[in-house]
Amino acid sequence: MGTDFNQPLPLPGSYQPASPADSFDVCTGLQTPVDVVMIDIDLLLTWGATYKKLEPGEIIFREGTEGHFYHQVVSGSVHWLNVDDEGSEFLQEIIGPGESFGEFPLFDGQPYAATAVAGKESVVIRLSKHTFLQLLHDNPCIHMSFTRLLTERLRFKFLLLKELSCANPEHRIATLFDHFKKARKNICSKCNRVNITRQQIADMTGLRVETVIRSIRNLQEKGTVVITKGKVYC
Amino acid sequence: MGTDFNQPLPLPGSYQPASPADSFDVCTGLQTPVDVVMIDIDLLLTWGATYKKLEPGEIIFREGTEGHFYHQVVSGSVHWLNVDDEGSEFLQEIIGPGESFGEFPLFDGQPYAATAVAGKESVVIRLSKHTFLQLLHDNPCIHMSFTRLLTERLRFKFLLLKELSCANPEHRIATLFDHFKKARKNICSKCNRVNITRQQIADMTGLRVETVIRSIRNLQEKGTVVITKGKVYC
DNA sequence: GTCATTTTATGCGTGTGATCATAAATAAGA
DNA sequence: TCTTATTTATGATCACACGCATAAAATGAC
Repeated sequence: MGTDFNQPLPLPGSYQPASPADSFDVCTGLQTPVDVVMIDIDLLLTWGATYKKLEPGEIIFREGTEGHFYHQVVSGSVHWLNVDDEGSEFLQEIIGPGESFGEFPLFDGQPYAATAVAGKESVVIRLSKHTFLQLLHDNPCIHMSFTRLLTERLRFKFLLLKELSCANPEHRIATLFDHFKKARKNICSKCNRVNITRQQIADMTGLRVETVIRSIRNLQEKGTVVITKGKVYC
Repeated sequence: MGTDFNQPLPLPGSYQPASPADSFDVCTGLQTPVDVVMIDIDLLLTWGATYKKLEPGEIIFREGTEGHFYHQVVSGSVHWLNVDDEGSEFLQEIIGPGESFGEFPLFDGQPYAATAVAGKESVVIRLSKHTFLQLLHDNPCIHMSFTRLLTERLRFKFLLLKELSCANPEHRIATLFDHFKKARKNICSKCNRVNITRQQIADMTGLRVETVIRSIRNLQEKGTVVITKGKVYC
């Protein structure tokens, strides 16, 4: 399933060097409108970042391995998930364009806490640990916005943990939808369509597909959401 | 239950000003050995931080209210928890000496994600939002260690979420114990005694007391933990 | 268009943790 | 010491999500 990039250094030809000329012109077609850009792409490139186009399902790094890079999604999406021995998945987060992922190892030296997989055809840019930390050190404002991203994620985890532990399936799903609404992630910007499968909702809430399907139908009957042609609008 | 400190400014006489002379001498008796100090107390004091002695059960701030201060535990402990309408609690974290808490609002402007309550007789130091952000801006190294704390917390939340959603009660509890072992929090430093009640373990894992008690007994039968006089050693 | 694959949908028996009741053991205070 | 409150312990019943089977609907490839 895809190439394994858990090397201290990029494989030859995998991540493209950022020569001033070509830069991202090659993948303009993939670029989607981004409302929140973690770190400016051009800035990353001047600091020597490299990028790579990924096929759907391609693994970027695996849970438990050492991390030496800062990663940021340029276009497409990255699924950040845990897979246990029995094969059951927990989808921690779906990372959209402009967002970073897999930063923990850069700060605490521990291995990756989850596996990162390209959800669709995506472009990911990355920067070596040392360079990234230097960048943060030199740019307090960037560091501040990075801290903000971390706190927002932590806030969401707080909320989800609370719900996961106390609430019934419907509450869990509603909480997830609220998060989507706020983050405007995985939802068409024009409409309110939830753009992920019920299986993925199950993976993010710790429920089973059948339970998710049944709960969403209950939510519809209560008028909380609208279902058209199997798609959920909230 | 305690005084409410959710005011934009400290109540008169509540948080003590940090005059150079007395500073923390008044509460030396409360100070416990700290292995990890988020931000040096003296530095905080030079930046105009104020502190306060809290009785057990005293509320520091409430979930849903606005946050204008950076908080750090000097001595004792602070419980960071969610309480829902039906009164059921979820204990997000137990904050020990040297650790900060309730920082989300400082960065994203949203209300507190959880309520902070003094677990035992404690001393908490706090700094205004503006001053704290300035401090971070001026001290990249402190900002870096702060980021590290955030990532460590986020990592633990990742782990717990994964467990909460997938695993059985015994796994959940074992995960929590692992976290304690790593953080050496809420455990006697000399021995391995788990120093929190089963009710609190239940509050942190989303289980019921009875389930926790039964699960821990199962863990004992398997040799994973040792129980002496009702106390758990792991 | 047809066919294959994925996603959504529904029924039904089972298992497990929640819930309630009750009691023993430990801790805390006078 | 005795008394009270808190924590731990155990049994019995029940609700609810799980897990499996099966099928319909939607999506995608050709």
